[in-house]
Amino acid sequence: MSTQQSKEEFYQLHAHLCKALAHPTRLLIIEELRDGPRSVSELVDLLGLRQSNLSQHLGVLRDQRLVIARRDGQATFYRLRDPRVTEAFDLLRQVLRTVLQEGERLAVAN
Amino acid sequence: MSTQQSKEEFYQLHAHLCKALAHPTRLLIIEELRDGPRSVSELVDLLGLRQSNLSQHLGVLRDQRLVIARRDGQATFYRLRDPRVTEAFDLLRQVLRTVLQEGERLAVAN
DNA sequence: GCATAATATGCGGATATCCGAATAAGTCGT
DNA sequence: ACGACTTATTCGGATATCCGCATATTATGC
Repeated sequence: MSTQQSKEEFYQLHAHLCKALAHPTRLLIIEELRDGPRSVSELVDLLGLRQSNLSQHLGVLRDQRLVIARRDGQATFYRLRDPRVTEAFDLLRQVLRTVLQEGERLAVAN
Repeated sequence: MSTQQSKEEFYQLHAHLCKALAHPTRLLIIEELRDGPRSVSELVDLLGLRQSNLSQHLGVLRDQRLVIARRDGQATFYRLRDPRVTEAFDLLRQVLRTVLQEGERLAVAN
């Protein structure tokens, strides 16, 4: 590991990354950002969320460096940091489709 | 969507999939299963976990169809269901390495 | 400077996750 | 059928997440 980092710490960070992706709203945010940057208010309109709630979710993505915030005037624009995140996103979506096509219903219970 | 499924439901399922990946122990399990199936007791030894705890984590992965359990005698062997899961796993790991290399320390706080 | 707009943060209650301990359930050998 | 072995499940307490509401912060125009 380039920077001094134990195996446990690394898996912990990896899990945090996954956790940041583990919410429907945050996945929808990532989906919206695929085609380019969006301001917070645009995302509020597109997703129909409370401003504070959206801002909290953006904070989670920001903390994990999944998105980058750039301030332009009084608006803040968010964009995806790394295209590999959406690649991983798509791979999991394919897996999910496969599972669903095989007729297995996944437990949505939580 | 092939099976009747709303956008919200689909993103919910996708989030559940990510949530199943969002724990260091479960990531370690997936890592161990890369090279082939392992029995529960092998995993207990390899990972140094309590049997009940490991079994719970395996249950989470099983519920999301990320792993498949096959019973052989009195042992149960687990294997990865879909290689695309490890592909996604690796992509995120690369993203994480990139972020760390740029000297940004991620919030481990949780 | 002040009012307004855009975004972020703190608080509190509801819900979910995690772990260890104890127990249940399935399998094998005899 | 019984005892030993392997794996799964249940329970309860500690901790974390999520959301709405209220409030703080930062930028702009006048």
